[in-house]
Amino acid sequence: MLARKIADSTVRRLAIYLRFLEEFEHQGAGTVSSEALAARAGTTSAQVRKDLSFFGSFGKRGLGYDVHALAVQLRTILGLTRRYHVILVGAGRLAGALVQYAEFGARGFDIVAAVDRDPAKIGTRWGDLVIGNVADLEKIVQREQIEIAILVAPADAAQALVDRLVSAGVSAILNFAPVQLHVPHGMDVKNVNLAVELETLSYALQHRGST
Amino acid sequence: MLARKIADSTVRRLAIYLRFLEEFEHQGAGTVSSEALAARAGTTSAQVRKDLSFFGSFGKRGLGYDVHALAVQLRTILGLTRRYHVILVGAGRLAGALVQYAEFGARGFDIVAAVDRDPAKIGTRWGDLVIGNVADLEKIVQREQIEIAILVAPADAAQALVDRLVSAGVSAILNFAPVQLHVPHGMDVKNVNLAVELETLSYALQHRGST
DNA sequence: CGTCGCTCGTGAAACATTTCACAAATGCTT
DNA sequence: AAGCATTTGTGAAATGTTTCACGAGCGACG
Repeated sequence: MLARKIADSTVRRLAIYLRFLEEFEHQGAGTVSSEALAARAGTTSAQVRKDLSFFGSFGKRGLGYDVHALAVQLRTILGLTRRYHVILVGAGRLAGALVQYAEFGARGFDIVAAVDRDPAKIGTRWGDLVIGNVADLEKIVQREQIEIAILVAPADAAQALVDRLVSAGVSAILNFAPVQLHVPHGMDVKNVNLAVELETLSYALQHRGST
Repeated sequence: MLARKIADSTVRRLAIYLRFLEEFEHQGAGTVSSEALAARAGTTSAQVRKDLSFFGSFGKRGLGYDVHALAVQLRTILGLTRRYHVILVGAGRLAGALVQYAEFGARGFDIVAAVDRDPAKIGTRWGDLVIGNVADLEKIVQREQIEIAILVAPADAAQALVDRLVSAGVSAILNFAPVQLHVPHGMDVKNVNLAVELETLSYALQHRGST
């Protein structure tokens, strides 16, 4: 499906466009121009059109895009027409925050399991979710048919957990641990490091003065 | 200070190199090659050398880089030789997780204040931190000499809060709200959207099969 | 039914980033 | 002190991404 390699930056923007399309849809707008979408998303109209053009031509010249139809297209492109089972590996504070994160559910990502190695946490509940024992990781992944793991475990445990997740059949990992994970070819890993984000800000603060 | 515009991707990698340098330093390594750093950081040796070369030449040919000296250089480049006062705007679960996030403190980012609009939260404590009233935002920013704000508030409140943060004198914002913020020229905003990260994973899952 | 104003879709140009490849410098060994 | 094995620093080439600019299609309106 679709031979060309699409840039990560493009995929990211598509996800952002979808957000604003849903907002427009909610407000009852029937159509939207690339210009209007760009203004909302903080980019340019040419960029919007180019991004979309990789996947087809969804607009009407002179008119713009049908808000609802484009939203449907973007959901299809992004793989959001079905739901995904997600596991939280690690049950610390950040995991607790992510469980509550309504946007995940709204987008089709269901957190159906969480595990930890701390006996004090195992068995406790977060809403409907009972925290499982990390020793049962493989069993849980298979029972719950989990495709995506969110790794919120300490750095030193991360790689071993990833190896187990991979062999248990998980296909994609969102990694919050500050380490470079090694996975077999074909697996998808996305790293998020909040401290690095702050550091790019402090870099920017420092390199001012020639404003 | 330094005329050229450095790519965001470069700055990010520098922050990552610094992590691994500190790890090497901890292990007692005296020097490290671009090759070794690259292996750890998941990039190439040429990339490491190029990234560093924008800022000077820190290595010794035939030998590599002095681990400690390079770490010092990177901290200087990234603006991590001093501490920053940070405010959490919004005191939900995610904010609660960030307060605990040890890496922020280790990197020089001190969360010295948090505010919310919910009267039930105002006055409660998170460790040493007393949650303030968002009505006092400007007062708190000035009293605590805050430079960086982490915005973890609902999307509909985000822009108004940003306007107030800007006029109160905050210089940089890490934004978790899924909206495009408008700020005066010269302000730095970095957006983090965890749902978008998951969506790039579902995109990748969908676009497989020709492996 | 022809013209007008608008906006898409898209090659081509401009710009940015990464990779390559190699001369130059360094320490070690003999 | 010369030769050798390394590894840096960096222009140049290759690759990737964004912006430009304009032909083509669409609906509205007289």
